[in-house]
Amino acid sequence: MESDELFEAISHPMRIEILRVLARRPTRFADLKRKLKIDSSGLLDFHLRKMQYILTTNGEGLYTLNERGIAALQAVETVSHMGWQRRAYCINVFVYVAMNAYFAFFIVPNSELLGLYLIVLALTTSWIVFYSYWSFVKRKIHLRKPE
Amino acid sequence: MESDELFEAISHPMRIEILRVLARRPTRFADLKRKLKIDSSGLLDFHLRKMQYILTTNGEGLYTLNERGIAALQAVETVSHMGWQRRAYCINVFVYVAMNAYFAFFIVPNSELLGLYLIVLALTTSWIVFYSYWSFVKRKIHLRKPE
DNA sequence: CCACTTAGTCAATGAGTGTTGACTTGAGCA
DNA sequence: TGCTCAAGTCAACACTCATTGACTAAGTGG
Repeated sequence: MESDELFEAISHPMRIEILRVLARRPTRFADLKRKLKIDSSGLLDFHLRKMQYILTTNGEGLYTLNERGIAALQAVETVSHMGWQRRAYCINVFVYVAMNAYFAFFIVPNSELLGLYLIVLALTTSWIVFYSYWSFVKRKIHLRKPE
Repeated sequence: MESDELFEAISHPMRIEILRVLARRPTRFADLKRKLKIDSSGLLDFHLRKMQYILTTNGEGLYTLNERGIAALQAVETVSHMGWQRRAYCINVFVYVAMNAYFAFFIVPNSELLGLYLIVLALTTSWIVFYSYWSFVKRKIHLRKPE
C-alpha cells in the first residue's frame, strides 16, 4: 500500500473532519457542506478530489470510505489514542499479576489443573515479556514524559 | 494530538523512508544522505525541516524520533499491515471456537470448574461479538474483496 | 414557469512545496 | 597552511495547494 498517497489524503484538518463524518455514515455533498460549515462548493470539491484515493461514490451521490479510507481512519485513531498507551501498559501488567495470583492461590491448590495453569503462565508471561520489550527497550516511550 | 501536522510530516515517500531509517536507529545527516541516495543537502534539509514536528536532534547531530514520531511510525505500520486484518479475524474466530470446545469437552465434565468456564465463555463471547460487530456491521470490510 | 436546492466545474490568486545548485561554517588531518 | 568532509543555509524556480467566487446543469416544489 502506497502510504504517502493515503497520508496526503488526510494531511489537512478539514479532510480529517470529512473522514470522521464519512466514518459515521455515507453522506451527500450538500450534507457534508452543512456539517462542516463550508460556504464554498469549490472548496469542498477540492478536498474531496484530494481524498479520492480513499473514497468511493456509492450509487447516487453518497460519498463513502473505501478500504483505504478505513485504513486512514485507523491511522487517525492510532495517533489520537497515543496518550493511552502508557495506561494500557499499566493495565496489562496489573491484569497479568492479578490473573496469575488468582490461579496460583485459588485454582492450583485444590485441583489437578497444574498443567493448564502452566500453559496460562507461559502464555501470559511471554506476552508480557514481549510487550515490555517492545515498550521499554525498543521504544522507550512509557517512562518518558511527553514533550 | 493535532493529527494533520503529523500526517503532513509523512505525506511524501522520501519522508516515510526517513521515518523508517530513524525508527531503526538515530542517524546523522550525512548517513541519511547516503542511505537514501540523496545528492542534494538542500533537499534532505527541506524534508527534515518538514518533519521537525516528529523529530528531535539528540545531542550532537543525531536525528531521532520523538513521541509523535513513534505515533507516526505506528500509523505507517497500521496502514501497511491492513491486508492482515481479515486473516486476523479468522484466527480470532478459530481460537474462540477451539478454546470453548476444549473447555466444554475436557474441563467441564470432570471438575467443579463450571463457574470458571462460564466466566471464560462470557468473556470470549462478548469479545467475539464486539469484534464481529465492529468488523462486519460497522466496517463491512472483511467480506469484501479489496479493490 | 420560476425559484430554489444539489452537485458540481472552472479560472484566478497568493501561499506553500519539492528540487537544484551554489555558498558557508567548522572540525579533522596531513 | 591548505584540503576535505560534514552539516547545513539560501536564492531561485516550476509546480501544487487552499480558497474564493462565479458559473452550470439537473432535479423539485409551488
